[in-house]
Amino acid sequence: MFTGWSIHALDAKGRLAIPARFRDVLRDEGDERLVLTTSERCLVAYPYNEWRAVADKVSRLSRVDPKVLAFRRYFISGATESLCDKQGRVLIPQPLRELAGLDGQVYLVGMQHNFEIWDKDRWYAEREQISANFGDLSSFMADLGI
Amino acid sequence: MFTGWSIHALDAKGRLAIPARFRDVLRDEGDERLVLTTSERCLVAYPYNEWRAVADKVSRLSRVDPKVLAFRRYFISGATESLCDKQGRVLIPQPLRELAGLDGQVYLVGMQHNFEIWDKDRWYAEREQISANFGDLSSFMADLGI
DNA sequence: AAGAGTTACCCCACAATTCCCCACTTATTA
DNA sequence: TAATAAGTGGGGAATTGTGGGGTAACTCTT
Repeated sequence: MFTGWSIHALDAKGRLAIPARFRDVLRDEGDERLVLTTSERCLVAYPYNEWRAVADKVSRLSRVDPKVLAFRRYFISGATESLCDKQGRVLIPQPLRELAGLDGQVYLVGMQHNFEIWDKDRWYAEREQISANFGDLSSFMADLGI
Repeated sequence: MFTGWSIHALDAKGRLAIPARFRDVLRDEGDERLVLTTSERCLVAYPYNEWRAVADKVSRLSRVDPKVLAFRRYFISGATESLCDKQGRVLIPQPLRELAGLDGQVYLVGMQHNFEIWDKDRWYAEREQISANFGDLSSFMADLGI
C-alpha cells in the first residue's frame, strides 16, 4: 500500500524522485514499472498491473460512443509507462507536467492502491476545498459504515 | 496501443511530427500507413488496417439513409491516407488543418486503438467540457474502480 | 499550350530532449 | 561518528523533433 506524503523537487530536466518506500512497494510486487496518468488537477501513478487491468477493460469498449470517448480522453489517454532510473526518479512528460502545474515543490501522496502527484499549492488548495465540504463527507462516510 | 500525450509544433509547411512511440506501434504492426480523418473538434489518426475495418463496415450500410449519409460525410469522407517522411512527419492536408484549427502547438493524444490530433486550446477546452459533465461518466468509473 | 505560382516531397543540418552515467549532499541508522 | 541509504544536480551520448533548401509535380491564368 502506498501511504504517506513526500515532498520532492522536480529538477530542471523534469525528473521526479519517487520515495524509497513507494519503490519498495513496486519491487515487492515484482514489477517496477509505473504508469503515470492524468486526473483532474493532479497526476496519478499506478503500478503497471493495476493500470493494465483498467486499460484493458476500457480498450474493449466502443470506439465511437461519445461517453466512452470522453472517458478515454480524460482518464486513459495520458497514460505513460515509465521506469525509475538508477537514482529512483521518473521523467514526467512535459504535457503532464503542464497539466498538473508541476514546478519546484511537488507532493507525492499515498492513496493506498496508487499515489498522486500534486503541485504543492494545488495540494493545499485541494485540502481547503475538501475541508470546506467536510460535512457532506462525514455523512457519506457514515453511510458507508465508517 | 497508442497512449500518452505529446506536444509538437505544426511547421510552416503544415507538417506534424508523429511521436516516435506512436511510429513504433505502427512499425510493430508491420504497416506504417496512417489514415487521417475528421472528428468533432479534432482529427483522428488510424493505423491503416484499423481504419479499413471501420470503413468496410460503413461501406456496407445504406446509400440513401440520411443518418448514414450524415455519418459518412462527417467521419468518413475526409479520410486521407498518408505516410511519414524520413523525419517521422506527416503532412496534414490544408482542409483538415483548417477544420481542426491547428496552428502552432498541437497535442497528440493516444486513444488506445488510434490517436487524436488537437489544437492546444481546443484540447484544454475539451477537458473542461468533459469535467463539467462528469456525471455522465460516473458509471464507467464505478465499473472500473477508479 | 506556356509560364508563373503553388504545393508536395525528398534531403540535410541543427536544436532540443531523453537516457544513462557518475558525483555530491543530506538523512538515517548502527 | 562512521557507514549506509536517499535525494539532487549535472555531463555527455544518443535519440527525437524542427527548420529550411531544392527539385519535381501540379494548378491556374493568360
